[in-house]
This record gives sequence, structure tokens and C-alpha cells, in this order.
Amino acid sequence: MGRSPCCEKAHTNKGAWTKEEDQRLVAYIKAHGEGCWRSLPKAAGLLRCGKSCRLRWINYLRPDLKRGNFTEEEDELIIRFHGLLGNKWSLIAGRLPGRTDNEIKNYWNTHIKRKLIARGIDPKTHRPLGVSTSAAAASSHRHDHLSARSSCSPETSTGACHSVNDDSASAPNDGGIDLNLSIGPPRQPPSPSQSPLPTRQEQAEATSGEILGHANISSDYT
DNA sequence: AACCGGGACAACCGCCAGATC
DNA sequence: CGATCTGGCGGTTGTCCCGGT
Repeated sequence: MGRSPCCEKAHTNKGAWTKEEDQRLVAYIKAHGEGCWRSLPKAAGLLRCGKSCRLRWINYLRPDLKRGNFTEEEDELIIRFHGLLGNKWSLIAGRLPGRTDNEIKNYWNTHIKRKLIARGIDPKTHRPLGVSTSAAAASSHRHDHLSARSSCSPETSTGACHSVNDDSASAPNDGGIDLNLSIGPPRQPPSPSQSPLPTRQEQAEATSGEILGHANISSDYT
């Protein structure tokens, strides 16, 4: 049976955030910093789940967010990183300053998928369409999210549907993706020096760093 | 002018892994 | 050392908006 819910849903708001809620959240974080998300809603006077507050802050209220349209350069970077990392949106976002994983994920599903298909590239495998399992990917619609889940079968339900190593090892990259990336080092997490042991994120970053290193990446992207 | 379908995006859900007790 | 808690991630859904008919 699982875990208890992260919050008491009966007493929390859901749906779109109001301006007042945004203001409360921003004011609280400005005053106290990002702390315990679980207790934050109560402390800030918000009838929201802590996870919801975190998401709202990370994706929309953080002051360093870029927002606005993606540039062509960002498009290409996302495509290349996706070819290397698979659906590791947080890792991809970590290399695009001012962009969030959610934003990139949405952008991928709505824009880039179709762009790749138009180019004749399978957005899932980054191979030319028609070479491998292109049929499912050919339909760039909401329902191919569902079919995409087939890469995450229950038998392999580790949550890591796209193992980074598997993804790179199975080399989706040779299907027309130029791997000569020009990027800089990944963004540092807010307080990296405080944890002596690598976090999951840091380990993943390191792994991706290896991959990117193998891909002959220069570091002139800032 | 009204209706419909698709696109775009914000937000939620469930799961996982690390941290803490 | 196991159980529980918490933060984070990726997938999915809900809803609004816009263009076409």
C-alpha cells in the first residue's frame, strides 16, 4: 500500500496559482530562503502542498528564470543533449541557464518532436525515421507520450527508463546528430560544497559529464 | 458568429533515492 | 539496520487559446 500522501489533500488548494499565492510564496522564500518544503506552505500561510510550492517556485517564480521563446541555439542544444542523455530533463535543464526541466520537457513534446520528425529523425532514438522503431514516434500527438512509456516497461520499472549509460551505449547519436557540442560546465547546485557525498543529481551530472566528455565537447558555451 | 480540433503550457501524480530517525 | 520522511524527477493530464471551417 504505499506511502501516505505528501500532504492532506482535503485542506489544500489545487489548480492554477493566484497572484496572491505567488506573492506569499515569493515573500516567504525571500525572507527565509528555500528550506523545508513540507512545512513551508503552513509557515507561508498557503493552502498548498509543499511539492506544489516547490514546483511553482522552481518553474515560474525563481528570479533567475529566462522565460520567453527558445532560441535556435537552445533548440539545437536540447536536441543534442537529448540524444546523449535521453529524457533526463533536469540534466538538460542544468546546462541551459535560466531554463527549467518542466519547460524543456514541454518544449520538447510540443515543438522539437515535430521538428525532428519533419527532418526525418526519430525523436526517441535520434535515428533516421524508418530505420528502427519509427512507427510509434511518427505520430507527434499527445498519445505518443503514452506509447513512449513502452520504453519504460513494468519489468524494468526502476524509474530510470532511459538509463544514461544505456542510452549512450546504444548510441542514438549516430543517426544524424552532430556531437560536437559547445557547452560549458554544468550549473552548480545551490549549495554544492555542503555535502561531502555526491548527490543523485551530482552523480548523474558526473555521468553525463563523462558522456559529454566522450563526445568531444569543447567548453565555449556559457 | 459559432463550433471544433489541435497546440501550448501549467500543474498534478506517482515513484525513486538519499537523508534522517 | 530497517523504517520513515523528504526532495526531486519524469510522465501525464487539464485547461486555455487560437486558427480553421
